[in-house]
Amino acid sequence: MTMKNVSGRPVNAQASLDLRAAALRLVRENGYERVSIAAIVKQAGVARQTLYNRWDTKADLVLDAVLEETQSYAAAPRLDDPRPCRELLEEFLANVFDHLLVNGDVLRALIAAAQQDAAFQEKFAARFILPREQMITDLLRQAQTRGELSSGRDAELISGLVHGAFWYRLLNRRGLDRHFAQAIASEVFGQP
Amino acid sequence: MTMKNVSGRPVNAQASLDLRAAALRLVRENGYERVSIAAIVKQAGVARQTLYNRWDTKADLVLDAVLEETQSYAAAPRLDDPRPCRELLEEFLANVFDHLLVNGDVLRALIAAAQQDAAFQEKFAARFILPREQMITDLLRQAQTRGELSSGRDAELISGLVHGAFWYRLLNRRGLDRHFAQAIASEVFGQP
DNA sequence: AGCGTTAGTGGACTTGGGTCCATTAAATTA
DNA sequence: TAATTTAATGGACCCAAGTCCACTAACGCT
Repeated sequence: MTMKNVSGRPVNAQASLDLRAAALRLVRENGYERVSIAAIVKQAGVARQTLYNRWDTKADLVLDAVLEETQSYAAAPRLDDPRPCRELLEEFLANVFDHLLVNGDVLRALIAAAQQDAAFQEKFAARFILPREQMITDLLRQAQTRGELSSGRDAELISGLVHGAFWYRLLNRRGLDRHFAQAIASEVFGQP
Repeated sequence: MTMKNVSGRPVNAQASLDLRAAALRLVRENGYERVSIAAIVKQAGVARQTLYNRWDTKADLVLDAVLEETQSYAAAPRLDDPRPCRELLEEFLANVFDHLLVNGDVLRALIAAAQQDAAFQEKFAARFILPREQMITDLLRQAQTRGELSSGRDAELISGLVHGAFWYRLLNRRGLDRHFAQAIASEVFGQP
């Protein structure tokens, strides 16, 4: 796919790092909408075009910055954990909600951006949404093989319902707490 | 609240109608993002400022236009319908999904706008989201009084889950069909 | 050293949402 | 009729995302 150039001025890798760092810092401090491209490139100390040589839009840059930072503690639930899957789901959701305390506003902005830009929506789905959906789908399948969830249920569909549940709360700026994680788990696995 | 002015040039009511109609038509034809304020006021034959005298933002205008058109067939489920609530929910959702075939793209754009503008988010919640949530909450409460749904369940919470389910599909541009309506109803009321 | 190639820079430019303002239009009241 | 009040108009203006372009910088190759 992307082959190394055999000649020409080399890409300044530091510029990418600086841009990601500047974007993340400014967006966290001021909110996505209130941070301009001009401010980001100024903070990173590079020219505007350098940013657009690497990312197509502000949303692409910020998604990239968030993913780079996030993947260090990706926190997929461990399927070999002996505890009941109901408990694993609840814990996983609680982790996600903790994450959203920090990243919720950025995520809301990216979801909004995805609605306004079909190209970004595809990248966002491929790099962010689908992998996270897969985590819960896998957990639910594990629950089925363990007999903790009826095999008749559609794991992919339920995974979508679970994500929808907290997306809806996130987008409507309602709280996401442990109690809600518990409520979702109860809807999936039945009252305990 | 808004009292009629005792003097001064009267507001041109036709301009509001024309603006709503122009906005709705252009947005349906070209998509929210591709329609500029300039195009709307030109189509309506009024000055830019006239629009901003009546609505704060493009999103406010479009929400208003959609609501005005929609409320003629608001389609809240009839609670005195003798059929099982499970069936009523399924039918209600199927109606909503039909609606989204026409209004889905506009709605996605408004949800995005709400993420970028706190003032609009509040209006959107008050005028659009909360009333629709209430419809399903009422239906679920009715199911509880009829004994078709356990009284132990939290109707408001479940209403949020149901909405989240199809919001998530809508925002991620996946299909909303009768099969999905059925699946949601089954999650709420249990396998039939 | 010179050439081709690619990256980075700064600045002009386009487009769109939203504001500001001076001027004109249409009503009420004196 | 004149004074007052509010609405409507057109156009200038601000800000931000993204594009374009001419120019310069850094590399490999010969």
